[in-house]
Amino acid sequence: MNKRVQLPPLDAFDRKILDILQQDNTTPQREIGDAINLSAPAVQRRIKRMTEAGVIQANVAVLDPAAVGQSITIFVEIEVISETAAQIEDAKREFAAAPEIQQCYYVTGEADFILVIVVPNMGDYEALTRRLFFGNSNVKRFRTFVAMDRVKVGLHVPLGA
Amino acid sequence: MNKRVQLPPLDAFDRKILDILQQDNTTPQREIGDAINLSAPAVQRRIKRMTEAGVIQANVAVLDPAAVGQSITIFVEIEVISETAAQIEDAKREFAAAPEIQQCYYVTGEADFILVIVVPNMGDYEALTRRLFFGNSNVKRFRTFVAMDRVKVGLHVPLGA
DNA sequence: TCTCCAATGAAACAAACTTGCAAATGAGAG
DNA sequence: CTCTCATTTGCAAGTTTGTTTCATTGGAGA
Repeated sequence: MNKRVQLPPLDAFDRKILDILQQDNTTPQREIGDAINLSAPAVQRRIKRMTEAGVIQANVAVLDPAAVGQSITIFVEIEVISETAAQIEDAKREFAAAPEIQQCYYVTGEADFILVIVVPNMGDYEALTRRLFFGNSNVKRFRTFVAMDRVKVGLHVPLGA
Repeated sequence: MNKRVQLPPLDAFDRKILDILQQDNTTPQREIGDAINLSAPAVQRRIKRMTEAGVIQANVAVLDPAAVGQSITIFVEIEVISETAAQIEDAKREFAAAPEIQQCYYVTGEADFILVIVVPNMGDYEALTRRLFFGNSNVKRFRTFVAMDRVKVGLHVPLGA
């Protein structure tokens, strides 16, 4: 399914294009071209190549959660009891399937999973904990952090390297 | 600066449009229209309205961090010493300004800030901790979690409500 | 120096977005 | 129950943007 085509070393042009698209992917190709001294078709071909190579994974609209009634962002640290490969895979699958879980990472350290959860209100979060954590016999402990301020939110990847 | 226009209650059409754009904002308006039984211009006007209202905050390309040399994702929980308004604002500003810090939240609970950091390697992270945490006299303690697997990553907001 | 390959730009072409306008829809007043 | 007004819609025309074609350029390697 994944048409990972090749590994084309990104040059300075590619990085500048990515930098622009990471901020606004509705920027016209001609405008990008003007900014980096390249023609629109050249920009278009590079974007296509990077998309096929998987460097660009998606093109998405970013919404204001509060504007669609999802006012609360919560972090959860989870510690599991058994860390067998099968159990971990099960947990990953379950967390990934829950729409309220916006992000899920399997981590080292004092916790095993870190989740970012988006819900309309605390009642919904409480219901979610019952379903996902108390209802999962492999969850040993979890700690909740409620976001008071989303200081910086995004998926922007630095391109300095 | 922020042209928050009005608060138009989103109807079922709007929500379906947002749902599609959250997954792929390159979807042609005519295709969206076909999917929800609306004409392309109607879709276009709704998107414009929601963008002006701030419901749609941005349109961005999502990159594969590993493909651009940023292989490591790290979570950091930070506890500060003094939580005066001024100190907190300073911290927010400093964290928001760092390009390696992809996400920053001010939270309740056993920590004060949670950061998501993206760096090329552990050496860079170590340098970052020296600069941002050890170099900041208001940081009391910080805990590091290194992501072994980015199980689910995105900014998708559930639209069930 | 020569050859070959990959990438480029200009121009033609196709697709998508945007606007103008008349018709339809729905809410509220009379 | 009907009328009116404000809003939203669809169609069609116009504009912008994206895509393809093709001849040319610029190098890397022989």
